[in-house]
Amino acid sequence: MSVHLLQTATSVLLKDPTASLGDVAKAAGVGRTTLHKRFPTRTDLVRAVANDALDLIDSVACEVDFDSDDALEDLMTRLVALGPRVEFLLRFPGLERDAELRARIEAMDQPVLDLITRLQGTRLRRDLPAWWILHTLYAGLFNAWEAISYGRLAPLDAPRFVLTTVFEGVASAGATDRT
Amino acid sequence: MSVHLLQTATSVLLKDPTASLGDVAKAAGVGRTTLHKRFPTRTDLVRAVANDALDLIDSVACEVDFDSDDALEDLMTRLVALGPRVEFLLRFPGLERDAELRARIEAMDQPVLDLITRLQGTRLRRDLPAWWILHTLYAGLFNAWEAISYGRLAPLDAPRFVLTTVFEGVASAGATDRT
DNA sequence: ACCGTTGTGAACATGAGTGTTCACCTGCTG
DNA sequence: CAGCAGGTGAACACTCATGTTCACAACGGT
Repeated sequence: MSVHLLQTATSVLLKDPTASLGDVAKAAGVGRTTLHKRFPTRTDLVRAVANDALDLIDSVACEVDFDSDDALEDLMTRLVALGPRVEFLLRFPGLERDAELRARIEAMDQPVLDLITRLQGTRLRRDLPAWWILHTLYAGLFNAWEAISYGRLAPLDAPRFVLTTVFEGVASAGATDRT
Repeated sequence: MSVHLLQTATSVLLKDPTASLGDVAKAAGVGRTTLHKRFPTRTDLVRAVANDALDLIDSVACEVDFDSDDALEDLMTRLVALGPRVEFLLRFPGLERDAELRARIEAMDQPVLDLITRLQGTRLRRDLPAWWILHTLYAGLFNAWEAISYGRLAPLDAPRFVLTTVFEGVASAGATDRT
């Protein structure tokens, strides 16, 4: 039941970051008092939601073989499927000001950065820094999630959209513009 | 002086979307009363900031020759240079709930969408919808602005980063992965 | 049947942001 | 000099989210 509460909080806070605790409680079908008992302060709730998202990422990240050459594609495909629960991490304002969360996010980024750096020896371009590539991946995920939530993009199309766009770009195959 | 006020408000609200009007006034070096006199309500201020950003976009968009083949590159390069003033439009939460602003943004997107659709006949891939390409462009801008504000990216590098990433992708030239 | 746990609603106090009014000061113009 | 426009700070009332407390109901285990 606590799980459902967190998920509800995620979607409510994602739709309106300024939603009151009363709104969250009502949406979850519980009393505001109950919410306060489980998460004494608003910050606690936000942190719990964020950590829930991070747990979710952890759970898929540990299924990915980071030594594989397809590790990035694999990871991205799995992340796309997670949807709103993780979108929260990229969208919620002021989340980066929580030192504890920031540390966990950075710790989670590190293996991906290492993977990118390694792949820059073979499949990824070397004229862009690894962090830029990482953020480009995130931006692709973000776009997909947003498009899905607006109903513009079919969830099953999302992985293909993200992977082709991020890896190959939006220019048609033959067109090489400015070097 | 009113111009400086809007710019200050932009940066303050961008750094912390929940900043109080008192914070904005203090940052701008004016009294809160003065702020209220110019923008009677908080909504008015936010709308003014957003419209200022839209004016800024208008001013560069009208310098771009949308019939040129390089129109997209030209537009993107100019947009990158605008920085935080426009970043506000993409970052500020709840902005899309203002019908008037949403209409103006859509009206502004339309010619770019048309341009993209036209270029899909030549330089842009046809297997992605125009709106997806548009959002990919925006995501590139967003990444650049964020990286610049964090000091990770030199402003002069930004246009190249955005254009190569968005158009050619992050995969190295030779590597063609999954179709 | 008793009791601890858990959830619930009601009520309250508090603090912050907001919008408004008013008296005062400054600088400029006629 | 008089008057006016624009800016300023102080004070006020109002709203709302928040955090806290309390008494009560439901439920399960002993």
